[in-house]
Amino acid sequence: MTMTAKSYIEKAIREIAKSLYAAEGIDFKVERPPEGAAADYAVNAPFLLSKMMKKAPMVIGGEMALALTAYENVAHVENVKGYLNITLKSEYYKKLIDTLLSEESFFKNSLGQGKKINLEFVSANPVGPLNIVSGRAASYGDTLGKILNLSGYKVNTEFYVNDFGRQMTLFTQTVEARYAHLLGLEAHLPEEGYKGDYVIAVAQALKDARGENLFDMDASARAAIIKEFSLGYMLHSQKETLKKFCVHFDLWFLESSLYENEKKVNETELIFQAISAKGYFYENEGAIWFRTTDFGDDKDRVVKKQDGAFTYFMSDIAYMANKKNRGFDYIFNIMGPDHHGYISRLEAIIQALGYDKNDLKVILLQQVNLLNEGEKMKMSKRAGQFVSLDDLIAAVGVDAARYYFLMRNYNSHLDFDVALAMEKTDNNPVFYVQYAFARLCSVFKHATETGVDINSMDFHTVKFEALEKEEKALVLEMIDLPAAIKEAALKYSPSVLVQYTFDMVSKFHTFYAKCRVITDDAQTTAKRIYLLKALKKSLTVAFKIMGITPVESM
RNA sequence: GCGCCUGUAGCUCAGUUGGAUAGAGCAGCAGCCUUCUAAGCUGUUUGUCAGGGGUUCGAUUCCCUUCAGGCGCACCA
Repeated sequence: MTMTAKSYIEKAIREIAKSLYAAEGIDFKVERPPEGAAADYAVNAPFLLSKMMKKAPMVIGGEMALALTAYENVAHVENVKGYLNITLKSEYYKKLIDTLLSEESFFKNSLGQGKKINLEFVSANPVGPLNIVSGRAASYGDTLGKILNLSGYKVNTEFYVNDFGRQMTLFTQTVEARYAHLLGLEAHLPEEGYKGDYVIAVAQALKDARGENLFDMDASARAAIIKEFSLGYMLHSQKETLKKFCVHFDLWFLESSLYENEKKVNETELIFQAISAKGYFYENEGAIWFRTTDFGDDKDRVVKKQDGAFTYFMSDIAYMANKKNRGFDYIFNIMGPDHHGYISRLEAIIQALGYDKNDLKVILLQQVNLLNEGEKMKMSKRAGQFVSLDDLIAAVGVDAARYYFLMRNYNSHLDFDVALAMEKTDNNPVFYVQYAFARLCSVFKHATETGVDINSMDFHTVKFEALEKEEKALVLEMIDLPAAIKEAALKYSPSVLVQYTFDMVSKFHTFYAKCRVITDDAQTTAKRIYLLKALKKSLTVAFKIMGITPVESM
């Protein structure tokens, strides 16, 4: 954990606020000043303190500015209308770039303090290929996990597989009907079955693997075989898609394992008993209800149906208990907006289990509206109408797809025009970012070709005094990357990092247009190679988090 | 009816724990390649921050309200 420029200033401001005004815990910002201000950082603390102290911001600003000048790495402070405009010393910036290049820990922060997070996302039913909505969840969750890991949390990613309920049964029946068709037999697709053609592929694979005699055995044995096969097939297909999409899950958790695990234990039954004993359950009209209203839910919920079967909700209770028993401090759930009504139920669960409500964090990833040339498409898995993630990847590529999803904040509705996405590939913003990487690789290549050995260069003599405007801008962006990662973690927003990377790259393109790297002047060449090495490192880190490929030539 | 999300430039979106002139990309217009990749750079045009009220020295940001779009309110998962 290295100190960054922002955290250095933050610390200084806190110390000054405390010593001058005995103020602690104020929530000021360290940001970039507006265009035109001759400073590297701006702090709004005087405004906040002015309220507490009942003194004008200008006066407080003046006092604080004076105190700041005593700090070792501060080069210049100006009090502008109550803003503290700060510039740090160039040697300090140089030192930060040195650290960026030499220490992996430069990009990390300690926000999480080693707490363990279970991060569940996608969790699509194993009854069809992953669609675009899952694609958004997959890229979001994967990147968020990496951001949280860099922020001092220990994150485990998890995919919950609903292999136990009615949907699975329906799917099994649909496969069976399709299988029958392949054998030339009469069979009706279930009323609410899955209409998509992909089911035929499942049936074909079933026929290839298990032969044509499944109808010779009795119905329940056949259903069991088809279910097992279909589940395996769909899981495999989903895993392949996610692998292609560079999304990794530490654990694929089967709902069915909550009913019968390797030790032949029915966890769900045990949890059911345990919570019954706590008195949160009651019987009504032949069903068992969970008094979730005790925890702020609108109404109570059924956990055991009249027919004696547990509901999916009971599974979720057992699943939550299972996660907590595995030692996770925080349970993160990334869900679609159609699940928002479910949050209060999950909160009821975690509290009934005896944990703090704040151990649960539900992130609602807003919907993806599918458009085709401006017209709205309705997606339905059962009706077989959707755009699969595989199709999307095939059309625009993994990088473009991931970047597109990550650009948007999680709570913004996302319009996805399929036709536009396909044809707009050329000016997808991801290329702007990747192009920068390719460009700087090309400079290194050119250096080598002209006899400049970038690996044995001595950068100790590099000085940051009198940096060109474009060089300085690039430096400022690079040293703040750790702060961007931290902010992204605080806000659960990978889009912060995407925006940041874009800005950093933009500074590079400007620099590139203005400053020639390989020059006759050895000092200048060394300095610029040094900057590009730092940029290469920064981009490599950022790309890795976002799951974007650093291409060396385009 | 109740609840959740959203409404910012022609389009797609940032910004929202109240603070300096509201920002990007795309689209449009005008320039820049005998020199490390022009998938780039530079300049330029565009806003009743959905409407109305309130709190404040100060509101796109907070409160109330109206309108518009989406979603949810199962002994389905």
